[in-house]
Amino acid sequence: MAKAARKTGTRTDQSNGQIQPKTARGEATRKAILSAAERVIGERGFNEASIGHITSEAGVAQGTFYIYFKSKDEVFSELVLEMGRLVRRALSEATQNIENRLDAEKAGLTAFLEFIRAHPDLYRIIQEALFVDPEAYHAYYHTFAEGYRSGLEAAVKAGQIKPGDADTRAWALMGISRSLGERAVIWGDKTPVEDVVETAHDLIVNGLKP
Amino acid sequence: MAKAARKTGTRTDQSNGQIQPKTARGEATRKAILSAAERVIGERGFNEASIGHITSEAGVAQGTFYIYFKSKDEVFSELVLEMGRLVRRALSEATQNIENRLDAEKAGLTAFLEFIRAHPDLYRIIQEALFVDPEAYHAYYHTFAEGYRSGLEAAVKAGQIKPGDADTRAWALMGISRSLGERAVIWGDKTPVEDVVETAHDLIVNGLKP
DNA sequence: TCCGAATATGAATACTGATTCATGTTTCAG
DNA sequence: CTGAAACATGAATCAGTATTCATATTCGGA
Repeated sequence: MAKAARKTGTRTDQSNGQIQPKTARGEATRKAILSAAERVIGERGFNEASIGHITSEAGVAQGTFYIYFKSKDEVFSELVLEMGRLVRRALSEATQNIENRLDAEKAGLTAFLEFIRAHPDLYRIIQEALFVDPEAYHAYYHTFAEGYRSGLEAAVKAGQIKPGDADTRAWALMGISRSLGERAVIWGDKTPVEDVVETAHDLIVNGLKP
Repeated sequence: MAKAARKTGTRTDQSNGQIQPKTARGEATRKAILSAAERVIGERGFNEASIGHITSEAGVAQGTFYIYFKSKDEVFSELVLEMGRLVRRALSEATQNIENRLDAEKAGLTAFLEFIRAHPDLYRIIQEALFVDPEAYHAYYHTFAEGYRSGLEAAVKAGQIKPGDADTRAWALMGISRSLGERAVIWGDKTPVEDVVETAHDLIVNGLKP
């Protein structure tokens, strides 16, 4: 892997490395390929998903793929990045003007579960990133963890939650969301989001103690 | 994938599909290959790990691999199964004669984190099973979830914890362990197991409420 | 209207790596 | 001892598939 083949015809690859279309037609084709890649890779997994599968799903020729992406790895990375952006946006919108941390926790969990049910492919893509693109995987989780951690620290200072190691708590709470998301998306659990959130939120707020 | 090639020379593949060595020498070779596979696949991931890598790590010729395993997929499955057995054993031993659920929770989390720090390769193998061997992945998590669920239900009946949806709680708690395990194994977090457990257990027992 | 840039095509290339196989070597029951 | 079963070898096969490339086609601005 990592052949770093240069060529790129005329289109300039930007500072970020992406190959930018110059026209609306190109833009549309690029989007079609990216979206096809999301579906195909999400379903079959990175290794079983061939460029041929992706381009035929997108309705373009095989070579067209390389007009917009430098390699198979690159589309994948881009999908991971996009997933991160989308989830973060969903979460921040959902918790925007909630002052109390415990309420924000609830709204965040709800938003996360709803998002993930709406984008099951993206969940698998993130998981696979641990193997295909470890850096992107790292960035994805650590970005969340960091935001979570600082939020928890602020809440402790504000007296909204009791003191405790914010980093460990952040990972524990992320784990709850992730696991409940997986139960729904991968295992097809049909428990209504509301009910799941109620149970989980009670656990997070009050613990199991009788 | 799934070529289902038959051949197997003389050795009979048992009902479970495994190819059993007939002599001590064979037994030793088989173990060497399995253990090499664990290291190599754990490090490089399933797709980057070639049969050549595995056999050379094991110190045998490439063809020898196929004396003991029908395919690359098969070693992988076996590793996942073995991982499941090992973790379950570690957990059940750790919680064996602890009557109180909340204490058992703590001992279980400790045992899990210690186990996983001792077998980092196995953690990655389970994760990758979602793509390489979904059935094994399913079995792994659902076996845990089921045990967890029934334990929680019993604890509710015994009045050791407050009532609540046991299945959702089971997945949430598994998520906590998994995430904290990942933080340690994948991200190299050095927080002592004891401290992690203390924070997490307090969260599980008492929640975040001030 | 016309031309160069952009976009599109799909066959050809190139390489990787799982699996097989023909051929030894070792073991052990009788 | 001895021959057949087990075990071991590593070179050859064989298929898949990422990437390239020579060749069209389309489009937007002058």
